[in-house]
Amino acid sequence: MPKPNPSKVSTKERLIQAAIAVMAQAGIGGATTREMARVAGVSEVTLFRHFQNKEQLLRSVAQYMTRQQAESFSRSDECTGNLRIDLLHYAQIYDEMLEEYQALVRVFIGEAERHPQEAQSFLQEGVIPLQKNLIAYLFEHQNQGNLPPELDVALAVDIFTGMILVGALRRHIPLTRHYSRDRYVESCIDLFIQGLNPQQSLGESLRDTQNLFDFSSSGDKSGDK
Amino acid sequence: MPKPNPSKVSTKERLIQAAIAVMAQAGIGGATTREMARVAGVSEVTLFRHFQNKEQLLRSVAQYMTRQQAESFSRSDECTGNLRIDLLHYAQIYDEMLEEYQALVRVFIGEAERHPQEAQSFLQEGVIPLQKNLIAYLFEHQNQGNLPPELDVALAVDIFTGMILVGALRRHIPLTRHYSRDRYVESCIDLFIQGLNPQQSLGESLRDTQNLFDFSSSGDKSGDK
DNA sequence: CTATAATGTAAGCAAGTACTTACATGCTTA
DNA sequence: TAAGCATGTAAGTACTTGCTTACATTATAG
Repeated sequence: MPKPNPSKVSTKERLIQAAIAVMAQAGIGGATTREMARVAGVSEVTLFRHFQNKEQLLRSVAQYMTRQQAESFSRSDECTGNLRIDLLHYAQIYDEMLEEYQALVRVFIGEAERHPQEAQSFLQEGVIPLQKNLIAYLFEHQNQGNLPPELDVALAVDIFTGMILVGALRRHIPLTRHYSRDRYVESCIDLFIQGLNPQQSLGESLRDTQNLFDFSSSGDKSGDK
Repeated sequence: MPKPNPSKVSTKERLIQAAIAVMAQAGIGGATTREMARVAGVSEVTLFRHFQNKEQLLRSVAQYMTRQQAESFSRSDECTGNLRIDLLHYAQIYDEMLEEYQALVRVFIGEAERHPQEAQSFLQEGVIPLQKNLIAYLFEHQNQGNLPPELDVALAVDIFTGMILVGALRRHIPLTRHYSRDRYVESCIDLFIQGLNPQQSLGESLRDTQNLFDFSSSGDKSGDK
């Protein structure tokens, strides 16, 4: 390697990290090449020597984040078999990640439609595999009889991850909230787990309108909706 | 009125509506005064005759949206007393509003921290009163014994509205989802209502960790967390 | 008819943007 | 030492942005 590397991190990587920092503060459109280069501690020309243009830098950022995210999740994939403990574990890791990248997550949500390329690749390679994991996990519990067989697991997972997501986003909106971060997450787990199990005495008032559950695949397929 | 008013809507209002449309597509930062004027069908100079600068136009937009939103909700505040029906009604109106303004909601989420003034005023005057309504409604049910007395209603409402919100946001991310909009909303209601009622046979595995519920105000206040 | 108010047109300015070109400097390897 | 590579500096181009100035047009009210 004939590259004079003053610090440990390569210039390219420092530029990507700087881009993340600047984008988180100024948004994708607001992040200027000048500022990103300044934060990285290099000249603007160097930025354009490493990346053909701003767009390509953004793509590299998305890839970088995707890699980071995948790593942090793969490092902690313990499963106890206890639904509540495992869900809580998952939710906490997910929440921590959202917390760390909250500014960027915001930006991606806000500008997803304007940058479909990057946003979609980030979603496709970053968050979807994680959701798939969770779906598989719940599916297994379902097979073992711990969850009702008619449960629409994919839908449930969407709702579940959504609860965690908004919680993390809301946390950075300056409004008086009287509950802690931990309590929110645990409340989601409680609500979720309990909401999944219809086999209790409430009965008739709910029974005929359970959309979380797919009764069409197990018997009655008449249109009661 | 010495104002020559060709169409019914005033130029000021047309400018605001145009600003909404353009911002939804290009974001706050990306919405240029030239484009907003063009969409409104007036010259750029006229825009600056009506609004001192771009920032003031944005503030007017936030106020406008807040008014619109409040109106649409006040027009339909029927309450049947049936928890499920009323929640569904609320969720559907909320979801429709999110659907209509989804691009702008996105933008506000994405750029909230960069435009704290507008975003916060929109939240403070727009969405919070609605949440307060829902909290009051659930509180009443709680007083009537339809909901457990230890339930933290405010937290529950945050989770509830969050579920609807992400559902609406997700809908515009191009991924294969196999459930309909209605089914998602109804599933949220089901999960929510069922998750709120802990009085079933499951018992011990959940009981000691119910964070949705505030046991400290009714007896045991030891720190089990 | 005339004054006034709302708008349009044309032109432009100062600042900032992404991105480029040309040339110089220093480090590392051979 | 010499070659090659990553970087820096300086300057600049072409374009966009928010916003302004000066002047002309139109329609309505009195």
